[in-house]
Amino acid sequence: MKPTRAFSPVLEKELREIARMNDEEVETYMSFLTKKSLRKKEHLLMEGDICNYVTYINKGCMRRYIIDDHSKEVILNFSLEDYWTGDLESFIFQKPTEFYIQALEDCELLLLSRENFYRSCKEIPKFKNFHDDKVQRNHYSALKRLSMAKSATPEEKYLDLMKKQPQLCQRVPLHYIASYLGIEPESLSRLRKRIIIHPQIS
Amino acid sequence: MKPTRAFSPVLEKELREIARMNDEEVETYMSFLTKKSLRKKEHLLMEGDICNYVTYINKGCMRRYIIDDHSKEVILNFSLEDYWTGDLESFIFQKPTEFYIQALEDCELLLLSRENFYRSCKEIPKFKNFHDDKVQRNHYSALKRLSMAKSATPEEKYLDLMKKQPQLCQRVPLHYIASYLGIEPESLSRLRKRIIIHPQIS
DNA sequence: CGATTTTTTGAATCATATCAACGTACGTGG
DNA sequence: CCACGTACGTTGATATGATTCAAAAAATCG
Repeated sequence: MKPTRAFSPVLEKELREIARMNDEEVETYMSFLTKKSLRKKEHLLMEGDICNYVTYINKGCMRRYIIDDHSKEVILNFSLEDYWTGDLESFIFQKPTEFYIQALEDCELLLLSRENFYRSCKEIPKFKNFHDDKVQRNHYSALKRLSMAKSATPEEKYLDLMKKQPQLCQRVPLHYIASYLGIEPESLSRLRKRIIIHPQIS
Repeated sequence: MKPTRAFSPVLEKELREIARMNDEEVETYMSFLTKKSLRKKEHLLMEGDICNYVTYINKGCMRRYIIDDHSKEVILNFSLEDYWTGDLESFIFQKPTEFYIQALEDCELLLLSRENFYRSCKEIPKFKNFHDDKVQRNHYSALKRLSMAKSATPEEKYLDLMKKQPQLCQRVPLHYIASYLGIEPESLSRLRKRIIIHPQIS
């Protein structure tokens, strides 16, 4: 029984236009992916696991978090459809991860196994560059969030998030947003009230 | 007039043992590096610049910071001798950087130009993997600092820094440490007094 | 030595955390 | 379809801790 080929218009467009793969390369690459579904609240990855897949989110929404020294969950980022997730550090060095990655909605994922990842690198040279670029951009985005975490007020962080991912607050419970912003849910609630009552001019 | 070959025992050891280069490859690589000195307070990079070098710190100490929306400097990290610095995002995509990188002491640097970087990738295949690993580790470390920034108290952040880079507070003015921790110098001063008076048992 | 930078201290203020309680929405099983 | 339980969001009162501003003390540099 032949498995149905993975399918994602957005990803395939990216492979063509960003990675500059030709039709054959796109076909090869897509054939390397396997589908996986995750129910809301299920985990893709938990602390101690070894991450065996690079994961493309075809549909749904996930959160990456750690459990800190006070046993408190701290959300590092959300990933929506048409983004990648996983722990590359764990994936590459095959060491246990410190992250939890959990579905916040029912998710449809496309998985690239380690074996197929290395096959892609070998058989589709453009893939490695495409992938390296993503790593680079992820790192850059982490540094941006780091500077934001250090210097911005909770209100600024919230407004920034609203600007960059307005969909998020419609889809994700607010206490997760609070955790992402590094504040308590009660503070986020009050902050939002402040903003609604005294809306920004700009 | 032949320029003197760059020399760093630590880097050469790493190239041999971590990157697994042979003598010839190490020689080639080292010959790609050029020396540069920086006086205390001088900048290696400023906002708007394009980063044209991957930089190895042979001697000295640098800080990377941004200037935030309130015109306040926010330190993202320190780099001591035998580490790398620069802005890879800017280096690779040749786009203006948002970072400032400044010498906190007189520094001796080894520079790898873009041209020589790509020559290294081509002529010494092991180099690319070596470099990619560094990017990966940097990203991981940024995520760790991000979770720390979000969840730890100033005291925990300070103690963590003390544990991981005890040299730092001997070498770097404390108001820079405060900026790195995301607090005001006055708060750091009081925090340190608290810790000295009530030292940890562990 | 004088000038500048860095660190400390004090007092008042402000913002967020905390704790407790309540209201609301949601979804599951009866 | 309703009822109940759970998860989520809000509100209030209070406590805690960092910021702010001002100033002095200490260290560093030329």
